[in-house]
Amino acid sequence: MKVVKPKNLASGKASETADRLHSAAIHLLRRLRVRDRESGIGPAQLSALSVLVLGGGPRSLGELAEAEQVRPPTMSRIVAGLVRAGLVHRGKTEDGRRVRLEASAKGTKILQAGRRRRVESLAKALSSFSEKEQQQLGELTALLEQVIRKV
Amino acid sequence: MKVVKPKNLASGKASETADRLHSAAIHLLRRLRVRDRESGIGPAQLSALSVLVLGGGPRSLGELAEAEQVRPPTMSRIVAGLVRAGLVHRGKTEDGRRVRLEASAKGTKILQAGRRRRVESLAKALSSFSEKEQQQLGELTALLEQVIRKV
DNA sequence: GCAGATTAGTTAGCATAGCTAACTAAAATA
DNA sequence: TATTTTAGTTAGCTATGCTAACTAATCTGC
Repeated sequence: MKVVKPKNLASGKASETADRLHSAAIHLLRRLRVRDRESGIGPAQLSALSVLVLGGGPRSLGELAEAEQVRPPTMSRIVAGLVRAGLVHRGKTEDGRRVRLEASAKGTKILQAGRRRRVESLAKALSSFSEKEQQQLGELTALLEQVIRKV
Repeated sequence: MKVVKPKNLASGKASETADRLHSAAIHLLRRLRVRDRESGIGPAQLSALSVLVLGGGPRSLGELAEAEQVRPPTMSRIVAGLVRAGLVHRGKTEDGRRVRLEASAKGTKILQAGRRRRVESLAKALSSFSEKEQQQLGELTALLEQVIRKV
């Protein structure tokens, strides 16, 4: 997308980079989402499942909501869908109010298959670039990861 | 948390970068989304509006759907919301089937206000990086934009 | 030990946003 | 002119976001 340079903002350069990064992230995920549909599971469910599978074990609903930056009622419904589909098990904890959410074997399998598809698509797009450009993209990603931690 | 991820020898460097980019895009959007909510306009409407404001003038509905990677009925409803809110004007073209969609003054203003908020968040995160790193991020975003077009 | 406050999660109800199928209207074509 | 193609809308489904209001469990103060 072409970006018009602002004259009324304090930092034109940072502003432009922010907008372009934001837009790039939106469009990247929008394209990869096409592959996600093959899993037959919605994007929010997929993302929540990824926290349970890749995030290092079981969580409570509140922790999952926090990790996904959504409100508890939203996560409650997302989890309900995952449990209904047999992708997540719901267990009890010592604290009777909390639930223990854990990915099932089926959930883990589906998540990893979907992840593989997304990475395949993106890796294929990456592979048409030169060795140097891929190296630069790796650098960009590393920088981006650092930036994100500070947002 | 420092990421110390062993290289996946089976999938190679492109896959590793792909995986990290994918994850970075998810986490970036998750954080910026919070600020976007302050605009009182949904994410799809905001993104479509940005194409009209920053993308160099009026478009047809089909062009907008293409740019946003959604189906025409989806864009039809997104645009209906924008028109209802007075953020976009709907005009006629020589081709009676096509509509001419253009951001209104109000729409332009709202988009730029949201842009300012994102810049606040992201510029703050960027401020702890060196000039050189910031420069690098800006330049390499262009490369990312090229990659996305190939996904 | 029990009343009230706090905390975790759910339910209800609303809006946005994605899709396909089926429709209308205009333009292009045979 | 009749048919086909193209642009957009409408209808109806699902998923995902929110707040408000609820239930149930735990914690606190006395």
